[in-house]
Amino acid sequence: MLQHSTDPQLDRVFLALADSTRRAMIEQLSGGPRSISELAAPYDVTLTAIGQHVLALETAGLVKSEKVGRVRTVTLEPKALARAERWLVTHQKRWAQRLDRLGDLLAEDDDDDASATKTKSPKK
Amino acid sequence: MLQHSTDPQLDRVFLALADSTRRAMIEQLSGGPRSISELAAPYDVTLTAIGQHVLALETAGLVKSEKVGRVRTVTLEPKALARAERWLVTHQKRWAQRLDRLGDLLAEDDDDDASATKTKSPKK
DNA sequence: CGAATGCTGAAGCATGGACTTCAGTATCCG
DNA sequence: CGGATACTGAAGTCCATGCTTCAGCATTCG
Repeated sequence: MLQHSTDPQLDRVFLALADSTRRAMIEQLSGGPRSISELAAPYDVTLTAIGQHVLALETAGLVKSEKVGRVRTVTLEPKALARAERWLVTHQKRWAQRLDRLGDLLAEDDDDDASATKTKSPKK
Repeated sequence: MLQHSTDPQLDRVFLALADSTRRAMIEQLSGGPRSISELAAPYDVTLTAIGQHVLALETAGLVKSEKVGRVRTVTLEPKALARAERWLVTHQKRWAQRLDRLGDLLAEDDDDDASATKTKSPKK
């Protein structure tokens, strides 16, 4: 069981979201497409830095971008975010359930778990 | 006005999730509390490494842990995940909306795929 | 008691991330 | 044309992560 998923794409999505600047950029972009300069405006960093953030978001699949003339326009891409969201919702549900039943389980001892945390397992 | 949220706690949550080992550990934990050794079992890393992952998860608020005797037991903590989920849901909704309207804008503005008779009113 | 178990702390190392500066290139504007 | 604009690439710094080994310290068991 315990499938170790090892999903590098999901890694990238969460990593991209783990930065407040990039999250803020996403918020900006939810108002519509923006150029690199427009994205850079609110922050006190160089254009280069913002370009690198865009690359991170693009690698994660969270945005796409296209250059027309000398301006690169960045647009949100909903699919990758949906995947991250699905992971979260699934797992949160799963363990909210568990916490729910915890109330009941506290009365008696639990048994739905194969590795038997309560018993000493000297198998090794 | 575009306010830059700068939320270090949320940073930590997403960063913690940006690692497949830690996500897999969370999956394990959704089956119930586990000791450090039990968490380590499926992976080919040292106990120390797993201890560090647990610390990362704990810093993010995703788990809590308590040591009884010589065994540290790790348990899921749903609240932090709910926060991450809320961020995702909010933003995904926001821009799904936008993409929705985008379809309409394309249809009336520059339409080569007028095949779909978009008679819906997207304003809400 | 002594040995095994379960973890923890300190240190070190390799890699990658976030940022910078500097030097371009391509485009647009007057 | 010439200059401003909008990026882009290369390189370099700095710090955080993820991992290791090794040593140590309680705790539990025979």
